[in-house]
Formats: sequence, structure tokens, C-alpha cells
Amino acid sequence: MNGRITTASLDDPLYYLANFETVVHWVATHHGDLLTYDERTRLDRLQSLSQAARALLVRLVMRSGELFRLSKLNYPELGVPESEALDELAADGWTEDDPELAIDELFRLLTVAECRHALAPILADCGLPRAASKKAMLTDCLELAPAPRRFTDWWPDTDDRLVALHHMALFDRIRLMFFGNLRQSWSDFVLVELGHHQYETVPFTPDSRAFQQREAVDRYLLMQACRDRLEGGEPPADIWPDIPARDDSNPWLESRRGRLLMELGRQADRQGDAELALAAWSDSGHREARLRHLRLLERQGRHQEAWDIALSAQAEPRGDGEAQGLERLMRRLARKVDQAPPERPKRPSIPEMHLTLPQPAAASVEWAVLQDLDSEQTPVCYVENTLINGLFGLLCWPALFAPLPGAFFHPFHIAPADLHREDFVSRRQALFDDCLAALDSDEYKDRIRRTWGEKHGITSAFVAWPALSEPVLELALHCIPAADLKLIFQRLLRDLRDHRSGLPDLIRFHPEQARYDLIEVKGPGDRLQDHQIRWLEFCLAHDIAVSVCYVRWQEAD
DNA sequence: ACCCGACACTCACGC
DNA sequence: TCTCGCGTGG
DNA sequence: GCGTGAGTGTCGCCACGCGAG
Ligand SMILES: [Mn+2]
Ligand SMILES: [Mn+2]
Repeated sequence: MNGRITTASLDDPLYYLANFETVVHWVATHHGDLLTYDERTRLDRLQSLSQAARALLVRLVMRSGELFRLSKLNYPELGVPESEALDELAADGWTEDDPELAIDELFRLLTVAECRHALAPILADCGLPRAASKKAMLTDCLELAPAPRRFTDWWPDTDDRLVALHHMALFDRIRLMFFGNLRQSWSDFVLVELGHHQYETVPFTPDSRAFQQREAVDRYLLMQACRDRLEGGEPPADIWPDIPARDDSNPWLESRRGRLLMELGRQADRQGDAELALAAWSDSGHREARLRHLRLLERQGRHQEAWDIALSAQAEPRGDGEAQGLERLMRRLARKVDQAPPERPKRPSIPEMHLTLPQPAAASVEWAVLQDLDSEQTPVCYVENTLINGLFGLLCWPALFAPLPGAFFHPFHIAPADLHREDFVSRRQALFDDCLAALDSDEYKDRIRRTWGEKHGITSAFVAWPALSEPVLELALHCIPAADLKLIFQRLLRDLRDHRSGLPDLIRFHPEQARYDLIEVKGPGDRLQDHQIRWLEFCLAHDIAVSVCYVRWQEAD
């Protein structure tokens, strides 16, 4: 069982309150040690509120922003007037009446007509045309940098009431501790009730949770704040000093930090701050950061420096994407630093096919080629990664959803939390070995079919159910030899993140000969991506039939 | 499993 | 007047 | 013309109602 976390029925008009209280209760009981005394007592005070007040509070928490006009709150299910519930929330410090707000916040709350009316005096000074857009009005007003004012001071003759929600940081923190991320939210409960999502039931105990230390939660939130500022357009140089220092004791957070630095470097580079970009990228553990770092050095003409770093990077490439990138880079650099260019590993050339097709009105190139190649004897499917990933996800279901400590901690996982950790496979080695061993006999077919039946519809990071219909599954099991699947799955397991993409667009089955071939479609102006090349070359090396189909459009006359 | 990832499409460069 | 994008809610 | 490196856009429930333009 998943602890005692259940989703409230949507027949309950206050379903959202029930879900919210489920989360708060779970966090308060099992993560209490990660909360401060103040936070715990603040949460305790929820219980002294009336049900209507709690429900309204939850409504506000679920909505975006922290400022709300009473006229925009319409919740008949509360059973009492919203203003009454608001009074109660304000009395207990959950909200603040008639708060001070900056002019841009005011703009977000008022319609154009209201802005024109409320800000008539200010706008008159700006000399704006009567029909100026909201954006223009705001930029002009911002020039004047007016001090924040209370809502009723901005707009004295309003009939409305404005409230500010407090303690939003606490609610975000709770959501983060519960889900282990800020992407998921209260609405996940609803999506389950609606049947849009069905999650695998993995047993987990109350002690399995996303965070073990408050300090880690703080780091997460700190980095998230940096990310938000970056997205808000703040200069990266201003954000840089606020990024927490490297800490390899938590690989999960360190990889998040790496991604943040990657993005910060991108912004810095774009704005011409090369030194900052270099600093950010060299401190980032992101898979692509080192290459970006090297290419910037190259652009700056610091060839020798780049060459030396590239040499050492080559000894420990961060995945084969980087290895491929390093090879290209060093081929360019070699001339500049007067070194022998790296040996060009002899690559088998990838078989090509060229088609000239009438351009379909709406459908994509892939569909056009599919239609052209499809026949009774050779059914073609447009599957990209979904077929191989799906077969892998089905065969390895028990390993992927194994209840390892820390892998699952709430009922809404599409994959184990440590899927992209370095030691993901090794922690489950015996389980994966067992799954792959089933490929040594026909047993894998039964296992895959059984899982397909038992788990159908349950969300998994590897199984896209709509793409994996029974006929497609049967064709695949019939036409793809177990030996091929084993090779392919072994490659997947070598790097689950990098190798789960880049598979060719189409698969053509030849049921009579129990064989298949994979076809990557390229329309005019498209080209093979690196990871696509890597899959194609892997297949060639293992005698799996692949080709690239280049399409030209027929001249219309 | 983090405003992402996985595609194709687009523009821009240096040789 | 209609179209588009966004926030909301089940 | 090529090979290469970047950046952009789309989609991930779906129906609704509002506000901006
Ligand atoms: Mn494709
Ligand atoms: Mn393609």
C-alpha cells in the first residue's frame, strides 16, 4: 500500500481541501523534522480555522500569484460568503487585507479600462494616447517608478477588496517535500480521479522520502529561485553569486545545480559575458557543459587551452554524445595547435534510400514515407523510440518499479526517482539480469505479453501505451529476434538517459521472413542528429538492418 | 523526475 | 466583432 | 556547397470564460 495517501472523490465538493490536507498531514507527520518550529505551529493553526476558511485558503494556494480580488473569488461550495471566510483568514494572519502593491502588480489585477480610470492622473502626465495598450501604459508608468501603495490608495473609488496571501513559501516547501519536485502539484490528485493518469502502485514506507535534510530542501529552493530570476531576465552576473557552492554529497541536487549553471552560462554567452559563461560551464556537471565551455574557448581563439582540456575530457567523456562532440572539436583544433588530428574511426556508411513524393497537405514526411512503403506483406509503423522503449519497459517492469529505498515516496511516480542516477542499474543489477535472461528463451514473450495485459494504461516513463497496440506488439515479438532485443536493451542499460532516444522513425516488418528493418526519414532541410547516428551505427555494427530515407517533394504544376 | 525532453525546423558561421 | 492565449477547475 | 553550432517551436488532460488586441 502507498502509505495512507488517497485521492479524494470529485463528488466531494471540497475534494481539493481533502487532498491538500492529505499532503499537509503526510508532510507534518513524516517530514516534521525538516520543518522549523515556526512552520509546524503555523500548520497547527490550520486546524483552528473553519472548514470554509481552510477551503478558501486552499483555493488561493492553488491559484497563481499571491494577490486576489474578492470579485474574482467565486466559490459557492464554501457555503458561506467568500468575504466572511476571508475575514477569518485575515484574522489568523493567512491573508492581509488591502496590501501595498507595486504598479506592475496593479496592472496585472486591473483590466485596461480600470487602469485608465484608476491611473488617470499619472497617465495624464505621461501624455499617452487615450487608446494606448496596457503594455505601453505600464512601461511609461514604470519610468516614473512610483512607490508601492495600498490597493485602495491606487484606486480610491473601487468597490472591490484586495487580499494578499501569506505563507506561500511554506506551501511550496511542503509541495516540494511531498513530490520531490515543484513540477507536480495538487492537480495530480485530480488527474488520477479523472482517470487521465494511472500510476503504478509501489509499496513505500513513511521513511522513504525525497529529502533527508532541511538543508537540502533549502538548497533546492534557493536554486529554484535563481532559475526563476534567470527566466525573469535578470542579468546572469547578478544571479551568479547566489548559486550555492558545489556539494557532491547529494548527486541529485548537484545535477540540478549543473543544469542551472548550464542555463546561466547560456544567458551569459548570449549577452556577451564570455568570462562568466566559461566560469559557469566549467563548474557545471551537465553533460553538455564541458563541450559548450570548449567551443567558447575555441571561438575566443584560446586553442591550446581548449586542446588541453579536450584531451583530458576525452579520457572520461560524459556519455558518448560528448565523445562525439569532442572528436569533431579536436579535429578542428588540431590544425590550430599543430597536432595530429584524431584518427577518424572508420565508420560504416549508412545505407540510403531516396524518394520523391507528392507533398501531403497536412501529414508529416514520416507519414508520407510510411504510406509509400506500407504494404500487406510489409506493414510499416511510425514508432520512433516508443517501440524499443516500450518493449524494454514491459520486460523490465519489475526492475523499474522495484520498491527500492528512496525510489518511490508518493503515489504519483512515472519512474523511480533515481532513474538517472549513476548507480541506477547497478542497484538493481540482479533484477535487470533476470529480465534480460528471459531473452535466452521464448520466456520474454510471455513476460512482455503478461505485463502488457496486467499493466495496460499504467503510466511508465518507458511505455507509451497508445503507440504500443497489441497488433504492433505481436508483430514486433514475431519479427525482432531475441538476440537483437538483448543487444538493444543492453545498450539502453548502458545509459538510460542518452540511449532512450534517437531510434529511427519507422519500422518495417517482414512477417513472412520474421525480420524487420528500421528507417529514419529525413525531409528536405532536415539532417541526422548525433544520437540518431549513434543508434544507426550501433545497429549496423550488429547486423540490424537500418537505412535513412531522404525525401524530396514532387514539383507541383 | 524537475522550465523538460524529443523531435523537426530555422538561421548563421566559416571553409 | 472575432481570434488568441492564459488561468481556472474537474 | 558543405559541415557545424546554435536557437526556436510543438506537445504533453480538456472545456470553459475572460481579457487583450
Ligand atoms: Mn522522427
Ligand atoms: Mn526523421
